[in-house]
Amino acid sequence: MNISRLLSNSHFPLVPPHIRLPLVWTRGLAAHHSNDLHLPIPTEASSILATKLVTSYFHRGRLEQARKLFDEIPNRDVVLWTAMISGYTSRGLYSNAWAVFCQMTSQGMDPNEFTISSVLKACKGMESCSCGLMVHGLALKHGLDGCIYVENTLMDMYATCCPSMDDAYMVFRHIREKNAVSWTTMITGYTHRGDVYGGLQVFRRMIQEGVDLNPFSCSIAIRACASIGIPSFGKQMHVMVIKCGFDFNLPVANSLLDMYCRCNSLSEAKRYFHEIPQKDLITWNTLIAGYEKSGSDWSLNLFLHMLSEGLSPNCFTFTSVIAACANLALLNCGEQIHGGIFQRGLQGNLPLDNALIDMYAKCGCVDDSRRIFDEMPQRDLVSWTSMMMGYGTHGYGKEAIGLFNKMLDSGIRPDQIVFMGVLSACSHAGLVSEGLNYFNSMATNYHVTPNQEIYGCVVDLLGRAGRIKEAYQLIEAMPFKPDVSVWSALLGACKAHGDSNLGRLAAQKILSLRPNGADTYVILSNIYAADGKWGEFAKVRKLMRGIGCKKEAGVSWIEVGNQVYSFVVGDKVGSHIEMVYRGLEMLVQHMKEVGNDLDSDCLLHLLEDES
DNA sequence: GTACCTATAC
Repeated sequence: MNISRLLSNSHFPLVPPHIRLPLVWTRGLAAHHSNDLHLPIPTEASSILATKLVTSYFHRGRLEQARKLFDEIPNRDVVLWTAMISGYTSRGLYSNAWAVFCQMTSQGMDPNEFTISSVLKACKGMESCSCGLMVHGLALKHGLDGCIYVENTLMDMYATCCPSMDDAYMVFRHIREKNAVSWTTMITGYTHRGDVYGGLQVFRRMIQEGVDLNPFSCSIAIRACASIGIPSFGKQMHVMVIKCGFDFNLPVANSLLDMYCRCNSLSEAKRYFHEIPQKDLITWNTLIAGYEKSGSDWSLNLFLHMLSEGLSPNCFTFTSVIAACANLALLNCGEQIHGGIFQRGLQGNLPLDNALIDMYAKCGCVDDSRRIFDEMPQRDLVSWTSMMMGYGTHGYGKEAIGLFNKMLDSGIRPDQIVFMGVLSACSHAGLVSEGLNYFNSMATNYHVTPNQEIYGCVVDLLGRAGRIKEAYQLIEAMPFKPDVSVWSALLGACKAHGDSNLGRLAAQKILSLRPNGADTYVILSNIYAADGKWGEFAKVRKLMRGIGCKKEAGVSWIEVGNQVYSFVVGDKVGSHIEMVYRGLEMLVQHMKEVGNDLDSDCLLHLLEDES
């Protein structure tokens, strides 16, 4: 590179026209670029140029050139050192930034407030509280701790790297003139570590002290309200945001929309969605995800609407709509969307691949799930768990166990959800002793403490195998008060194996925890019916009518061609009903042929309205 | 010539 050409290049506006370069320096820089070393003698002007060059190199990602130039300059001043530290920090190379800082101090160069804030950002990036503490000490020694930049970065470093917010709060308390950054840093410090109420308290104090709000602090606070799930908090935020005039700032609007979805106020979400004048992809994705989580097939309608508006879906969109297909068991639709994912080259996105595994498994195509699983460039705990769950629900217990062992070999540590996957797979495949072995070794071998849901899985494991008394003993020996899921597992087992005594007990426990649970009454009455206790059966049904609880009709649906047909028990309406009954007859015939015992009780309820 | 927080969707 020719330095004079460089300086005359209008695309390189680094050197102001009033700076005249010393000849020797120009020669030196030229030598730098031609690898012919003649070190320049720096002057103040040349130091400014060097700093500008270093900053520009970092900005354009030419890190090696920045380093080479820096290394060749003999008497670097503090600004140049700082440019180097901040350059590395801006590129995420925090250890390099730290190394330059150490080199600088060891050479006796004193830092200024710019250096301290830059290197503190590197400490934050390294998540090193000890390095941060050293820098804090140095800042105090040089009297730089009163600068707002230093105070804000100190706070951020402590908030990110320390186990508690105490140190960050200490710095915050001592800031005389807090600015918007100080407040935002404090709020995100709390919310990023999951202390939502802590963050909201700081936000409230910000309002009380009359600090000007900005869209950033508002969207963070709205997110906090969404994660609490209390609609009244969110409503207050909405009112406040309107007062500030931020209600149609897109990130603020999107976080409000998300808040309504997470607070289960879907109608509010829908209304607000239509009010937002200019929507972006995130706006659409947020509402699609909201509908999907609530189990509504409107997520798919909205997806089509979005496409018709000419928007291009991304990984977030596809993850939601694939999840919708999974939960509605719409294989045909899921496959078409998978085609769209392929077309756009989005396969390989981790959450999306995980959703695809789940979708194919829930649509009955566990082999396709496995294919996706095998082709994934990377896998996380969710990938392994989804695949195991897929195997489990299809009765492939051995495959699930094989996968669990493979997961351990790959160095991933299991959590409670993985154990739920393995245990439920064992349960569905009748692998009782294997399941019990896993349960008994969870805490000792894998340091995972069983929770209520795990106990529920083991009760289910024993119960399905007909070992109902042992299941009950396990419930009695549980280290915590059994919840509805545990008793429900026992009740299910009692229904399957006709144990009306324990069934009554389980039902009573469930009703004491969740009164008016119509499904519990129905199962209990069915247990009595199967046991021939018709008097008890009648009593339960009468009790149900007396308290006015009515079981919601269970809806089934089937996808034929491009159409989804839904039907309820005893359905006689609709042109497709005849086809449904014909399908049912075919299934019954097939079950007889393969030697499956028909549960006559079950069949009876398929044909008659039980509610 | 060098510095702080910065939000929303899986």
